[in-house]
Amino acid sequence: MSATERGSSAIGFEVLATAEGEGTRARAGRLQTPHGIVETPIFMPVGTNATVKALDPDDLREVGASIILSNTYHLSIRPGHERIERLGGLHHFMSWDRPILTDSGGFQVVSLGDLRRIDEEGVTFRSHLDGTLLDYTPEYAIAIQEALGSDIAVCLDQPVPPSASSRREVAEATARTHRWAERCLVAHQRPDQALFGIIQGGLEADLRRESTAAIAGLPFDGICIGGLAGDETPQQRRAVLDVVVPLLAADPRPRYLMGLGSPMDLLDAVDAGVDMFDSVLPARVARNGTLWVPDGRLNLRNARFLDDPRPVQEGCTCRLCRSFSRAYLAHLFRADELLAFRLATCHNLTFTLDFMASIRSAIRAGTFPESMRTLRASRAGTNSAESADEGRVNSA
RNA sequence: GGGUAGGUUGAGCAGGUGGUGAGCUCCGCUGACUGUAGAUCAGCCGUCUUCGACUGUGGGGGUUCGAUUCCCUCCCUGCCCA
Repeated sequence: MSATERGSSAIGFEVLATAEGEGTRARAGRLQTPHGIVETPIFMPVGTNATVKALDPDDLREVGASIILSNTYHLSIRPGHERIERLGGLHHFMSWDRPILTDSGGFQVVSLGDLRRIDEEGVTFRSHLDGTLLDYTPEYAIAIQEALGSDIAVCLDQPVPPSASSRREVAEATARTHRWAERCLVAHQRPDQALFGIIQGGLEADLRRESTAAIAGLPFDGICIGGLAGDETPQQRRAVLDVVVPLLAADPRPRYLMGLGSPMDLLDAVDAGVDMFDSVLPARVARNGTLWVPDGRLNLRNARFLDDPRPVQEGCTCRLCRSFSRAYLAHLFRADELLAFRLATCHNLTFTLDFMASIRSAIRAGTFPESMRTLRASRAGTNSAESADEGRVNSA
């Protein structure tokens, strides 16, 4: 099979509603996968090592996760994708029966920094665990993902940190990403698994256009927009999305913006027309003591919470807010108690997934840009909450 | 009572046998975190008018140009012997 022809798709995607409004391309849809239906726009919690850190599958269902992301690179070196395959595949291994998307290891090309070398054939990693040399190719990345049995596999790509790279470096990495994308398509065979291609191109509009055309021209099941989880400004991100998404306007496939997950990033990108997201941010930030609330965020390690009897977020239905006070969570963090990680992660993921749910209903109800104005003004998840919140306490 | 080892910034320590002790780890305070080498990392953590300055090695006294260091004395703590 060549890179330009493919059999029937493992997934289906339909757009159910499009926001009516000036300057918005927001849409709500439904993604059908071998392990169930995903309503979009959706946020995928990240479970790198076949676990969303600190949570079990029951917790995940409770916070409302309908699909999670797991990681090709990490699972291939530990415990090994062959082992997972022998043990019944990733879903069975981790006891998660809803959809899984596996990232290709492309991001580790960036995140592992000096532990890797890139050439046309692929990437040579030095294992972050024991230093072993690992030859990673597009074909191998696909083989791993097929062994894992995720619902959606992703091409191996070569992201480059936009702000730290020359135009030439970005252009080369992008062109290589396109060649690797074709190799992934040729290698991919599993009929019950979808394959997404990845657009790169840094912050350069013309490179992004070129990359969008190249990737959208191939028979992928979905289109990823990569390379934007770095240190660009929100304006730069929006500019890239406003270049890429209009070129996909007539394209029936889902659009997935890789690696962004702050509430404002999500809102902006949905507005720009993106359907799928993943990010480590809400979970990592939770483990480090920062809890997202509609007014902003609370750092539960701050001394002011030690005597605060209120829940983290009034009205939140998560495991944390249902039963525990800010004072209790603040205590758990100080005492280095493991429960802090679970409760905080449950809250931030509940917050994020509830946020996405409210975006979906706004789009479906035809009130999208307007009904989100409050949220936009509230700066959810940003650092402005402290003062507002504190003011209320003092005046009480 | 005798002997002995000690008393260093919230805690625990390092160092210092005459030439400016603010060094470490906890604790504490604050910030960061975006396709997870992250239950991590960074800054602050004696005082002040903070790119600097001042004070500080149990108390008091002595020797000295100069003492945390040497001498005397007192207080406190651990251990050993009576």
